[in-house]
Amino acid sequence: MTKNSTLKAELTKLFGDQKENIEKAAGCLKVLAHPARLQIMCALRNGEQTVQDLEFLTGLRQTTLSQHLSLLKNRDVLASRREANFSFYRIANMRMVELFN
Amino acid sequence: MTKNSTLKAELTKLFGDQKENIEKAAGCLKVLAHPARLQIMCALRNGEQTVQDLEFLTGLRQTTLSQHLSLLKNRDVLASRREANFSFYRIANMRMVELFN
DNA sequence: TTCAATTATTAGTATATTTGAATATTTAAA
DNA sequence: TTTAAATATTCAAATATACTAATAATTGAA
Repeated sequence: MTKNSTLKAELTKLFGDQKENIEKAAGCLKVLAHPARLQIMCALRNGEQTVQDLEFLTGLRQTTLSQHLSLLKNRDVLASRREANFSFYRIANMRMVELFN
Repeated sequence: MTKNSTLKAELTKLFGDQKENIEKAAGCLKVLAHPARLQIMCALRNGEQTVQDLEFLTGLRQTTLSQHLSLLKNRDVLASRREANFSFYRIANMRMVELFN
């Protein structure tokens, strides 16, 4: 930084680098910042559940629940497996599980 | 729980109690689930700042910034004091500060 | 008291999110 | 191959959020 006129530019660059991380962090928070999705996470703390079970546990309609599940899955917060007609959802990684205890 | 028919009612009540906490938790998360507000929090990690400083640090327009600040203050995430024309904002409680380190 | 600087508020618009209804897909069994 | 059960997707409507522009309020100094 040779001239004072570059101070702002320098700082802007610095914060620009942070900005990317901040956007990412805010995105993560936003995914969980919804009652339905938090409830889903809580319901999955102790292991996988079928959509039916989650439907009962959360009180959400099937179609609404399914949309939240798909959102969480797309963000890699949840993972799922299928067995016959049933989909079993689970929290994707252990760090998340710990976070909810 | 005497009859099976009450099972659902019992469970519903149980989850109902949780529900209130979940709504509250989701609310807290939502406040921070925005890049601008996260940026503000980061900028305040090391102590109070004026609105002007925050305006520069975040790159937000004054009016937008002010709205985010007021939101954060209403939720008791931030506190502020006034000195002459300047408002100084700070993170309201230490637990929050720790969370951001 | 008038002015300029700083911050706050309001109103309207644009954008994003959430939901429900209808429908489609997937799977196993009849 | 039909059928029924479980889950997923699509679309439109309702709701909530965020931004901008204009304006108001607050404060200290001239």
